[in-house]
Amino acid sequence: MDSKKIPKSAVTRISLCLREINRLEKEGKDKVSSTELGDLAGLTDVQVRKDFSYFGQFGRSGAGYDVVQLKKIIERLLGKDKAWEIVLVGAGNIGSALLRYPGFKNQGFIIKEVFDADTKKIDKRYGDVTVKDVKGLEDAVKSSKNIKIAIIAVPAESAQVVAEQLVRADIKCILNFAPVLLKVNGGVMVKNIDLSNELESFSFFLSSNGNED
Amino acid sequence: MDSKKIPKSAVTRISLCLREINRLEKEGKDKVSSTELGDLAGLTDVQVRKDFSYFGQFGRSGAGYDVVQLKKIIERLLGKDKAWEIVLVGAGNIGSALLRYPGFKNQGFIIKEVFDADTKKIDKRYGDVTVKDVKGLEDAVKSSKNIKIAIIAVPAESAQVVAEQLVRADIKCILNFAPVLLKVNGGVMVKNIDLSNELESFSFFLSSNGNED
DNA sequence: GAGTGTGAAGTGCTTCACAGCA
DNA sequence: TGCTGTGAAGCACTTCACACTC
Repeated sequence: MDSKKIPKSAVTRISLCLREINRLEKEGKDKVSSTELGDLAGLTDVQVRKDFSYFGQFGRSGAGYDVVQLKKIIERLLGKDKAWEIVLVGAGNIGSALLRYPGFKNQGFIIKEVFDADTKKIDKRYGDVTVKDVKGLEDAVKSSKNIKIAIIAVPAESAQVVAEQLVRADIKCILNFAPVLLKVNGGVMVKNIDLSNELESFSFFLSSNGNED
Repeated sequence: MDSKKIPKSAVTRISLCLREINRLEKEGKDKVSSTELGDLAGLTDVQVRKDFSYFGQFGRSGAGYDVVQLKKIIERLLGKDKAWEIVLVGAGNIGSALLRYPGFKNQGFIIKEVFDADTKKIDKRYGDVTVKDVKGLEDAVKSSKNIKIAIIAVPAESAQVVAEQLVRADIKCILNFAPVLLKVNGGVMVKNIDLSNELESFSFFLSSNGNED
């Protein structure tokens, strides 16, 4: 209810831990220490323990963590004890790749509705879903009370308009692939995936640190 | 040569600024202040000035920044005064979306080589490039001296092996789409794009802050 | 002994406040 | 006056050091 002083990055790290815990569970491992889990997730042992400590005490001194139990705790923590429905806007290059990507459904994220403006894409089927005309976006999302997460995979020019429709339809989280700053009100969480931006970090790194040890 | 105390995030922010400067240039604007640029890029005026200040003094007191000049400075800074060649490993969902995405080439990032293990994908053409058998990956990248950046878009199980081949072939930067921790030596820069991870931040946010003002 | 949980110290990034320049 | 550039202060996150538990 009341979140004291939790670094934003703690959630990302815990999410990485969950990924590794799932692997451990599949391998049939039943106990894990913070050091082991950290090695798997690319974190230090202290980071693992500290991040967990923001949410409670999950371990047993001297013995580490119970894999199955830890998995359940973290899943509940991250809200993964239920499935989440997603609306995808844009069924172009990236959008259709996301539709075909099985990882989402496996992780409990279900693309429930897809919209596009291009008549050539409308009515196309991807598994269980059919691409609809973006004109119906706002109404469809409004009436489907469960959808709180949206993915924007439209060209930069259309992204802001789409974002505004989504916000009006009560979307609370937007994963944005368009290379543009979305202006939305404070209650909405936006995460940007900007590949050119990532690559520019590389070109900077390569240009400046050309010869570092 | 010697980089003092530059926050890692400064490069990302400057990259965002460049995106907006390009827009301003297209619109024919010739001057811009840190406040304006910040508004466009989603930053504060101080952030903009501070980030620039790590690299020099680009502005004119009282008058702001010259758009064309600033663009050139930042492009050189980020190493965008030349084109960068990229090797893509994996021509599946995500890989083929990246191949069709025009944004990279526009930004000076050119996918020069593509590899896959699937015989059904090998020999497929995407624009100028043809998918090759991943067996030839290491040799091809080694002999092509210009490629320092790689994108991994293969299943999680294969990603580590591919990464090791890339590192042996002298790749210095890896953009990794596989949901797995790549273990590479310190000189190699890895950036991970993990969509499930991003979505889990959303589900956490929605589960905990369900009712916040 | 092995490993957790955490206050306290340390570090690095951000923001403030203002000097300086056109 | 309008805006840049930056040392200094403030803040948030990370790491350390160790008390504590099984």
